Amino acid sequence: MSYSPAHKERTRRRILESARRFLKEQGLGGVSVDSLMAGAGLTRGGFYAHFSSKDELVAAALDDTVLLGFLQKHKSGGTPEPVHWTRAVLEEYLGPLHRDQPATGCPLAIHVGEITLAAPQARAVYTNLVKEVATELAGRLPRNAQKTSSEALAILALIVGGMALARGVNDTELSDAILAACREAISDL
Amino acid sequence: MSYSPAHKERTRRRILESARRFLKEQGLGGVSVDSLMAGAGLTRGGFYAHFSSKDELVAAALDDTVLLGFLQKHKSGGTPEPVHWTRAVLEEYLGPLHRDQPATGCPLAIHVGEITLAAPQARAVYTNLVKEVATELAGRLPRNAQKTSSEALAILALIVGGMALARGVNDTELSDAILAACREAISDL
DNA sequence: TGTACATCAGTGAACGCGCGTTCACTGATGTAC
DNA sequence: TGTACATCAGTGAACGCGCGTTCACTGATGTAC
Repeated sequence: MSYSPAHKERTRRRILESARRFLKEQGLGGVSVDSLMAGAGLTRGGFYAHFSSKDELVAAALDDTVLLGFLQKHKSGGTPEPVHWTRAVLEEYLGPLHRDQPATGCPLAIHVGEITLAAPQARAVYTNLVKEVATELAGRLPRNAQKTSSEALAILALIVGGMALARGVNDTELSDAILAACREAISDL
Repeated sequence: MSYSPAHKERTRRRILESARRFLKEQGLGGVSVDSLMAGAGLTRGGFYAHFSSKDELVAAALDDTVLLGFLQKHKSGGTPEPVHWTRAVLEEYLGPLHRDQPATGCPLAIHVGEITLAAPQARAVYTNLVKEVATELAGRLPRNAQKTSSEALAILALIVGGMALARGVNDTELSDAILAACREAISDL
C-alpha cells in the first residue's frame, strides 16, 4: 500500500473545496486546473489521480447549496419551523453579507446564466439543486393546494435573480436598492 | 480617400451585430475575435480597424436591450399605455419563445451572472441598462408614491432571474414551470 | 522491533491547441489632374 | 471622360501566452517478513 484511502479522500475534498471557492470567485470558465490545485496546496499533475477531467470536477464542485443548508439547518430541531422563520432565511439570503461573500455564497445565484453554457454534467447537477431547493421551499410556505410549488419557483427566481443583478451592477446604491426591493417583495408573500 | 466613411460605419455595425449574436449564444467569455469576424464575413486582422480591443467591443455590443425596446415600442403612439399592456409585455418576455431564442433575446437576462466578472466597461454598460429599464418600467406601473421604483426593481429581478433559471435548467418541464410561475407572480402585482 | 519492498499520490516538464493582438501586405476605392 | 495616384479597410501569417492533459519520475507510506 502507499497512502491510506482516507488520505486520498481528504485530498479529494481539499481539491473540491478549493474548486468551489475559485469557481464562485472567478466563474465556471475562469478557473485553471493549475490555480485550483495550487489553492489546495498541490501541483497540476496530481489532479488526474482524483478526477478524470475538469468537467467532472466542475460538476462535482457544483453539488453544494448554501440555501438548502440554510433551510435545513434547524430542521432537525423537531418542531416545524414557522413561515416567518423561512421568510427570515430568505431575507438573510438577500442581504449584503451574502452578496459580498460570493466565495462562500449560494452556487444557484452565482452560476445562474453561466450554467446554460456549461457541460451537461454540470447542468444536470444544477437542475437537481433547483428541484431540491424548490421542494424544500414549497414545504415551508403556507399551504394553498398546488399553488405552493409555483410560488416556490417564483420566489427562487426572485432571490436568485435579485442576488445576481445586485452582484452584476456596478453601483453600490443601486445594488442595495435591488436587494431591498426583493426583500420587500418577499415580505408581501 | 479609400472607402467612404459610410462603408466603414456599415462594417462596424455588421461586426457589432455578429458580436451580439455570438456573445448571447456562447457567453461573454466564449467568443473568439476570429469567429465573430467570420460571422461578419471578415477575417481577424480587420477587427482592430474598428475596435481597439475585444473588451471595448464587448462593452459596445452589450448596449442593446430587447426589453427596453419592447416597452418603448408603442410609446410614440401618443396615449399612455395601460398597466395591463405592460403586464402583457412582461408575460411575453417570460415566454418560451424568448427563452428559446437567446441569440436575439434580452442581454440583461442572458448576461446576468457573467457580468459580475466582466471588464469594468461592460459592467458600466450593463448597469446603465438596468437603470434605464427600471426607470421605464417604474413609469408604467400603477403609481403608489415611491414604492413604484422598488417594485420595478423586484419585477426586473423576477423576470431576469426567471428567464436565466429557465434557460439554465436541463429539464423542459421544470423550465416551463419556472416561466409559468413567474408569469403568475407578475399577474398578482 | 527492524528492514526491504511494492504501491501509487503527487511532481513538474512537455505536448498540442486556441486565443488576443501585431504587422507587413494588398487591392478596392475616391480624388486630382 | 480617362488615367495615375494616395489612402486605408481588410488580409492572413506570425507572435507570445495560458490552458487541459499526458507522462516519466520520485518519494512517503503501509505491509510482509
